[in-house]
Amino acid sequence: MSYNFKEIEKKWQTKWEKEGTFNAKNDYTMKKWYGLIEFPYPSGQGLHVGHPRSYTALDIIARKKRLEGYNVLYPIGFDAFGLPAENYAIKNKIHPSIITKQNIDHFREQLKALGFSFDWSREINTTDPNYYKWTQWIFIQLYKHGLAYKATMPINYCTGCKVGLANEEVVNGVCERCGSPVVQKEKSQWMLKITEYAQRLIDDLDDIDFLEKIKLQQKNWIGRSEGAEVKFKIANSDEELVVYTTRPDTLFGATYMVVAPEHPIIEKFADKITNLDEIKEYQNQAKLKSDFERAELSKEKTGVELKGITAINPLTGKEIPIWISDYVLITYGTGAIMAVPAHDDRDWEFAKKFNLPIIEVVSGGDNVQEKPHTDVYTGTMINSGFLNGLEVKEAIKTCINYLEEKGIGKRKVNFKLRDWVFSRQRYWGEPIPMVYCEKCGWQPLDEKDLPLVLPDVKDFEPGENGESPLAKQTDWINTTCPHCHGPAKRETDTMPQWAGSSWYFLRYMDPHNNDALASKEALEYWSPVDWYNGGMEHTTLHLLYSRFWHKFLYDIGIVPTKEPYQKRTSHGMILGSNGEKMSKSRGNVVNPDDIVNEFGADTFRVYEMFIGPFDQAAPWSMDSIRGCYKFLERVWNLQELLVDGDTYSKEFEKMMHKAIKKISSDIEEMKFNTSIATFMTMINEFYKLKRINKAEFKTFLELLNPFAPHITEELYESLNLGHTISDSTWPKYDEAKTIDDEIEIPVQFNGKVKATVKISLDADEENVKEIVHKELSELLKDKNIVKEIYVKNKIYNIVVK
RNA sequence: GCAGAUGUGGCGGAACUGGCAGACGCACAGGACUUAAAAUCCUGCGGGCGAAUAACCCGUGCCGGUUCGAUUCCGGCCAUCUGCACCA
Repeated sequence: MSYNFKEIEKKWQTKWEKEGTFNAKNDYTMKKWYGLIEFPYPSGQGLHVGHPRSYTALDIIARKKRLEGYNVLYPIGFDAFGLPAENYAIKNKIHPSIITKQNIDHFREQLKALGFSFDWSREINTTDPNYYKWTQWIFIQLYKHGLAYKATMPINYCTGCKVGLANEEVVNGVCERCGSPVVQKEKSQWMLKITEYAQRLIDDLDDIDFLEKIKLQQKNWIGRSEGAEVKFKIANSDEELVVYTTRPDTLFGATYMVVAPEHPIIEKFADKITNLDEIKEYQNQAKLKSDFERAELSKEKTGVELKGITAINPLTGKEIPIWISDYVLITYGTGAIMAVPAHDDRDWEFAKKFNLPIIEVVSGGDNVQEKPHTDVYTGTMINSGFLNGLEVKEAIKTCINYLEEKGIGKRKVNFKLRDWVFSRQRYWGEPIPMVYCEKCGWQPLDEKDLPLVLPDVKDFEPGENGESPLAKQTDWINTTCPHCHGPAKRETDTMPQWAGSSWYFLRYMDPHNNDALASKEALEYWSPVDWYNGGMEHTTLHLLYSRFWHKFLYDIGIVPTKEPYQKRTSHGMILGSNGEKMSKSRGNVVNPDDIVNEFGADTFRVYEMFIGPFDQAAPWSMDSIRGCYKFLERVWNLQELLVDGDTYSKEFEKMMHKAIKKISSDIEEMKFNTSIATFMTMINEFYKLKRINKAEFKTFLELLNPFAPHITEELYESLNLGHTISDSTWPKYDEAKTIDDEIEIPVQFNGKVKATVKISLDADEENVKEIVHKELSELLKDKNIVKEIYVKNKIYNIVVK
């Protein structure tokens, strides 16, 4: 009988679906385990081979946890709002809800064909009004607690999507989604105050088990820095220019100032500035550039001096010029800097170009007129008045104290993190449940009126000037004020795609609840997510956003834990066979359906786990897939070698116990590739002796089941090894039986292996020495032994001359 | 420019806390079976010098260091990939 994967996989998938084999139980007395993968955006291209890498990995862990007796929640859903569906709708005049439904149906079918043990009864969809009702509800709570506000500010504006973008969504100067250039534009936007949580988002990383590189990346993104705000007086006026600096100790070296082109000081002193036309021209040019483009122009600094006004260095008392330049950003710090060209690359370059004075204040570098001396975390202060002779660290303290005493500066902690721009001028997103009343201002909808359903429109084109398509829906816009019941207008912007994914893991806990986003009991029981796996690309966006929302929900008493995810790991990308990212344009895309058809889901799963270290990128290889298929065929054919035996045979006993131990720990450490290597080694052994007994086969199948669930269940059933694996238990091993009592250790001369000797485990040194000298007597005959080193059970090294 | 990651055979990769470098798989070569091929099974497979399953030498991006011993630790480079907001 040959390995008919098509029939087998269909048979078991049908059975699992019918019986709800993997549905989480609502028994809140059991020990629980909640595994989470990032729910997919159902794109028109269908499932990517990258998706199943993460899903298979957590599926393996989930299946193992079930066998270990946990009540496992391993849910799935769809993050279905977003621009591709809307852009498709505009192009093809099809409602995004229709295309979204088609895509979801396709995805669901593809996912089911891979045999994941998802709890399909809890499937969610962010575009379902019963779901986004609660997304809107959370927004209203944020608003009520002062964390949502309207602000007019320079934002990134995508010339293609005609929407404002958060900085986080701008990649390489172009729109992350559509690739169009991004320019700066003034726009009134809903903002979320994630910055209020900046410190907690850093601090609480200490209590959770995220990969170090993820923590590091989040910390760097949030970017806490300690420094001071320092006031510079504008000469001949009462006005001050405030700067933020992390190095107040270098204040004596501040020979000029630079403000961002958008800085209000320009307006304020418009009548005093003598070259206003030149300044205006520079401002207009800066407006055309995004932050990124301004950053890109690092080669050549540009800027214009504000003629007619000067600032006074508060420590030297000297008048210094003020410049505008686009290398200073209005969105960070105070939008103004003091320039210390001797010790900063950018300031130095700028000073050189415009012939501004360079004064060294930290000793130890080369001639600062030749190149900047930037490595100044240590050193001694010079040319710095009362700071002279102090070490840098001491100087910072002394200087800040002085500034505070004199009232010209104060200690200040700054974050790089910025508030979250939450508005999108798009159709396919959650309507923002806010109403504007001439009398009462912005008012949230009454919670009992949620969900505010997205109106069914026919025209999805963005409105003029980047307005939302909803701005054209006059019937829908005109409403009454929830507060005074007078006439009012709805907000026409919608929420960003990140909204629905910021809390979806909570909905899985109780997905059909109509009275709350989830019941208290469900939240108490399932929180937090025990293990969340996803891509590194979500580290600073989705992962940070959802931690922020969760902390807020914790603060208002909705969720029981401070952090949403106890553990976070990440998977590497699957690349095309040429080692490049898979993309249509590169022509290296692999369709998972083709692989399932040709080799089956089990082979697909095993291959994706065998492809390489889980957290690193790996290129696709058709040849290697065939190797995995061959492996499963050999598993299938193992039944021809089956003999009776209810306990492990003497020859295989040690191997069985070692394998259980190895595979159990490999799974927990996500070292799936070496697990599979272990299976392959085992099977080679069975074939070598042309024999496997029932007990060995049973354990082998139970261990392999999480990786290749269909073939293992089929063999288990047809060979009568038990009922089904899914209701059996995870194999146990006996530590004592994993230990060899006789081991082989290498013997080295000067660190080079010359021979190996057999010794009994834990033999004492004298004993080993005796064996070594006896066995190697020929080699040692004419050697002058200087020293002998024995590392217990590891190695015997002889230093000879 | 900054930050992070990576670098081991022809290829994907393995190597627990410093202890036999190359597990496992792919590709390749030889053999068995076959009229033949495919499939399957067996054997070999880092490089150099060998007839050799002998001995020796080289070898984990490069240079140096620590150590009896370094893919692993330290210092300095180089290359590639990824991210980025010139963050003061």
